[in-house]
Amino acid sequence: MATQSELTGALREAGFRLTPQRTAICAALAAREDHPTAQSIHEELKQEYESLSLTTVYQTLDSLVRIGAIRNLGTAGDDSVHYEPNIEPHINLACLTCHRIRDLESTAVRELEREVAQATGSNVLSGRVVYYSDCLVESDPGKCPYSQARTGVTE
Amino acid sequence: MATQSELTGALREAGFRLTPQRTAICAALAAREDHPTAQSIHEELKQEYESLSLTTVYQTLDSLVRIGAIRNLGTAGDDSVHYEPNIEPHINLACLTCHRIRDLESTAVRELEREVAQATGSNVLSGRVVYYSDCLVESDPGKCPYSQARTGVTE
DNA sequence: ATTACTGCAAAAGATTTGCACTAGG
DNA sequence: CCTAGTGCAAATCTTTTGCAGTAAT
Repeated sequence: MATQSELTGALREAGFRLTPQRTAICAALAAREDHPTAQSIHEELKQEYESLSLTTVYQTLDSLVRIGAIRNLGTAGDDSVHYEPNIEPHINLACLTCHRIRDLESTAVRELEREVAQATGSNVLSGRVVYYSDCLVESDPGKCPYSQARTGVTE
Repeated sequence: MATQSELTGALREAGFRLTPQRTAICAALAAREDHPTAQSIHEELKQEYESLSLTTVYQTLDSLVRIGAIRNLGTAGDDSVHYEPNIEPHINLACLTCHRIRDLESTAVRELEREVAQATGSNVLSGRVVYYSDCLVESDPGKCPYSQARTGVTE
C-alpha cells in the first residue's frame, strides 16, 4: 500500500542515508502484497543483489518501524516477525497453518486508534491488531502446505 | 481476571491431566496483575517449587493458549512472549521502554471481534490487540528502569 | 572528510525437541 | 496399567552485536 518513494522519502526525512540496499528493501516492501519477514525479503533480493546481507535487512526494517513507516505484527504461528507495509488501520487475520496474513478492512479499528490516542495523549505510532483464522486458502484448505501438521491455536 | 479454577477447569475439560505443576502455573496466572512471560512465571514458582522446569511452563502456557483460556500477545520490545490471562476483549498498551503492558478498556474492541467473527465465520479463539505507548510509570517516567536506554519504537 | 552503513562471523537468547523417568486417571 | 506429563540437556533458529572496511552526503 505504501509506495517505494513514500518509504524512501520517510527514511530520508528522518535523517537516514539513502543506500542502494535500503532502496531495494523499500522497493520490495512496496511491491509485495503479503506480510514479509526479514528472511523472505532477504531471499527475494539476494537473487538480483547477491551481496545484500540479512543483517542489513533487519536493520532497515527496524528503522522503518521506528519512524512509523511500516509496522511489526509479531509472529504468525511460526517463529519470525512479520512486517506490515500497509499502515492504514485494518485488522490482520493470520493463518496459523500456513503462516500467511490477510488484511481485513474494518471501521472499528479507526475508533480503536482514537481510543488509544485519547488514552495516551499522543498519536498512535505503531501497534498490531492480529486475529487468528483458518487457512487462507479459502477455496481449498487442503492446499495449505502445512495443514497436515496442524495442531491447534498455538499462538 | 480468570480465576485459578477457571483455568484448571478449562484444562481438565479439554482432556489435559491435572498435575501439580499445571495447577501452580494456573494459580500464578490468576494471581498476577501483569502480563507474564514464561520466564517470569518460572522464576516466580521456582522459589517454592524448585523442581519446576521451564519446559513445563512453556508447554502449559502453550496448552492454555490452544484451548483459548489465555492469549499470547507477542513481545513488548523485549525478546519474550507475554501472555494475557484476561481474555475479556480490551486493548493492550505496551511500554517499549520497560516492557510492561497495561490493559485499556475499550468498547470498540468488541465491535472488532464481531467483525472478525463475521469475516471468518467462526468465533474468535485468539488474537492480539497491542499498541505502543510511552512508559507506564506515568507519574514519573524517569523511574522506568530502562528509560536511559531508550532508542525509539523498535517494535 | 566525516560519519553512518554494510556485511561477515560470532554471540545471544528464547523456545523446542528427544528421551528416559514419573505419575495421573 | 497405560499413556500423558515432566525435566534435563542439547539443539534450533531468529535476531543482535562487534568490528573493520565502504560509501553517502
